Amino acid sequence: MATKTKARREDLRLKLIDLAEAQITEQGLASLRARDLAKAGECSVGAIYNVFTDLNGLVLQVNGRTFQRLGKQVASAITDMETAPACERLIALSHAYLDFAQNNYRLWNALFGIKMTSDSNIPAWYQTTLDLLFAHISKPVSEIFPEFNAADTQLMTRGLFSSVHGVVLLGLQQRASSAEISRMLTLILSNISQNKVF
Amino acid sequence: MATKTKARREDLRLKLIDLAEAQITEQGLASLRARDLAKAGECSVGAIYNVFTDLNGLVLQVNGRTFQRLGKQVASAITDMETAPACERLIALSHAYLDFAQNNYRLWNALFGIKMTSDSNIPAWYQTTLDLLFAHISKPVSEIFPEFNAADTQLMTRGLFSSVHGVVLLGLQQRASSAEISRMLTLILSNISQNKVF
DNA sequence: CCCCTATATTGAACACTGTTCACTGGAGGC
DNA sequence: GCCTCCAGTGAACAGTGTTCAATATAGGGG
Repeated sequence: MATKTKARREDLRLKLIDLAEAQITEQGLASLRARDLAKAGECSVGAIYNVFTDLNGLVLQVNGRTFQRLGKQVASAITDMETAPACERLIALSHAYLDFAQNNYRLWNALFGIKMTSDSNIPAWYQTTLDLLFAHISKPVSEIFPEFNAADTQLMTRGLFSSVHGVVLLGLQQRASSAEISRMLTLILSNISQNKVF
Repeated sequence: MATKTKARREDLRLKLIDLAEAQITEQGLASLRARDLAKAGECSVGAIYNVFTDLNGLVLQVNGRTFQRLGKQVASAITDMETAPACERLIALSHAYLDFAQNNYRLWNALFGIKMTSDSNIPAWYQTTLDLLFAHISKPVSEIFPEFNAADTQLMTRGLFSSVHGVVLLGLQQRASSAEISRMLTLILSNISQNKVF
């Protein structure tokens, strides 16, 4: 029956995602090669294209995993912090983001290294996970700025996320030390909250 | 004589930089092709490699031009603003950065799209221009935070630059409107300066 | 249990990259 | 005008991702 074929395909699918994830982790996105993948997965090059539309599709699956791990890890940084000041929660979130990016540098970089041609196919999980992240930021933001209207709250939330992303991105790219990047995040976020932490 | 050869090479060099710049402006960095360049420049593919070490070297020259224009344009945003509050100068700088990125989107993107293999060859002008940008930011920062020591001033400067970069990068990538990105920058910078502008 | 057909898998071939280097043509000294 | 020598050439090379005619296999019907 067709189940056997389907099961084999699903096995291959998972195996290829695992292999691609390992390869990106060890050598970076740019090192991913269809022929190497086929050899490591003990299948033909063509088989990859039976299971994914193209290599980008495979990377998208890896990114899905990465992004979900990122979401969970950042979220877990503020569990048991409900009572902490909003400013401290923001800082904890940003440091969790930094930690993840540092400990998963190549996978994290692959999130943004994908070719975004034919923009329509940005997967749903991307926006979903991002929205979840934004929700975590949005809460402290509305506590710090209760006078903001909805639009400004959303813009400040997106802006702060982008800020933290920028600091981490450029910081890691220029090989700044963990302490320096950490300090930059703290300086910015604590001053935005008008609640200086020196 | 050798002067003639040298002059011809120099002409070709400039012509190729112009052509590459035009191509990136119109179709983006990913569309740059050695053969197309040779055809447009009325030379052989090999001639390109007589004048540049490789295509990356050519792109580096284009990026040099772009980065210098960026530096000038951002700097000019705060000439005649010496008397303005530091916060407003920061916002003006960030908006100038946004304007440049918007009006030169593909060239600006090419600044970060270059392959950074063999990291040693990051050109001197890169750090020089960046230092100049940092100097412009550093001045308002030390006015707003006179109590900061030198290390923190530098970290806040780099942090704010990275923040603005992040907001512009993600903003333009997600096709946010100019007004939204502008507002995000204003919200963040005016609150950091504890000098709200609503 | 054994065909037989529809479907899945294969990997050589294709289209396209950047880069090289043995050749060639012409510039410039004698 | 001849003869070096060297700059310019572009066909060839080494790698990519992707395809698709050929092959192998699955699994239902006799």
